[in-house]
Amino acid sequence: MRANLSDRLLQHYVDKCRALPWRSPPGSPPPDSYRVWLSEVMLQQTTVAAVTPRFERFLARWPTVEALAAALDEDVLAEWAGLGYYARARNLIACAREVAARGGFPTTEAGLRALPGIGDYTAAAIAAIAFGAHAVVIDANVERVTCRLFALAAPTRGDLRAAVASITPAERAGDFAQAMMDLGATICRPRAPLCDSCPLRDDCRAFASGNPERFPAPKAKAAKPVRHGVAQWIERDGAIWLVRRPTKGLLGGMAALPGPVWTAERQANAPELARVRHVFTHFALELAVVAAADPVGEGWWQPFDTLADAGLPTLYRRAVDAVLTERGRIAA
DNA sequence: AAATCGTGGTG
DNA sequence: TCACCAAGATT
Repeated sequence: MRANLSDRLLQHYVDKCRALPWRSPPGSPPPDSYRVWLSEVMLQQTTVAAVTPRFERFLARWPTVEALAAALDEDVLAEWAGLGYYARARNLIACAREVAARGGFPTTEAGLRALPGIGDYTAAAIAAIAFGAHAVVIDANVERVTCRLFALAAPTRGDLRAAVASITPAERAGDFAQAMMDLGATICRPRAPLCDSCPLRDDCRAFASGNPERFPAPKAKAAKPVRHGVAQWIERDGAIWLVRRPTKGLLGGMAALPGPVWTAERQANAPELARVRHVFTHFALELAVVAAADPVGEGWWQPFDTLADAGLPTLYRRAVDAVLTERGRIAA
């Protein structure tokens, strides 16, 4: 029965075969390793819908790993703006330069795992998808589907890996992994799974239990404190003063509005031009935008008509939008 | 090894 | 509206 599981899953996947730009149809020759790597890094903690258009833009601008390795850091970061988790972009640059210097991607899981920005999941995924390796690929989708198949509430990493390995076929591990992830994204969803449409329903112990959503057990939720920040609006001759954030930490290396470090308490400040609330992974930020006269420190004048090219992360893009919207309202 | 690191979509 | 969470990696 288990021998049929991967076959049925793959057949279901082939029948649907969502047209993703970075993959070729199941069973066809492995796609280009650069495209697989780029898409997998972009997809870390990021939805297919969000990645798809950004992947196309990125690939058109830097078609090869050598081209990406030769790019300016600031250009890559600007192209990444809005995608979040900017350490990925910094690691992407470092990885591209290592790969270009060594003349290509490593073809083994261990070799890939040693590159910056490539962890357990991404190494296994690239090895399986791009190089046909028999790798055990585990992302959040694979974990959820597997936990439900075997009715595992909170397995250890070793037990989970053993369970995934037990259903990974000897051939086409890459197609199998993509089929599992697609199933997890579209049918075996975290909430309200569509068990009636599932090709694995008859194998699923969670379905048999009558309450598949119990598997895996939900993880503990951390409280999300509010922090407060001030951003300075410094405008001159149709341009605005931008700075670059420190390379480490939140929004590291990204373009930004200048301003002091964010604090737990709200700071007394000048009249606000606008205010935005932005939710990060582990805290929410109340950012007040205030007018200031003269630029301080390192930075540059960014003309308003090229602001879209500045590569502002979403927080600051929204802050700028809020000021311009408020200004338009007053003018009207 | 628990904390850190973005953003947008959805049930 | 809002809690949840996504093709995780790093330190």
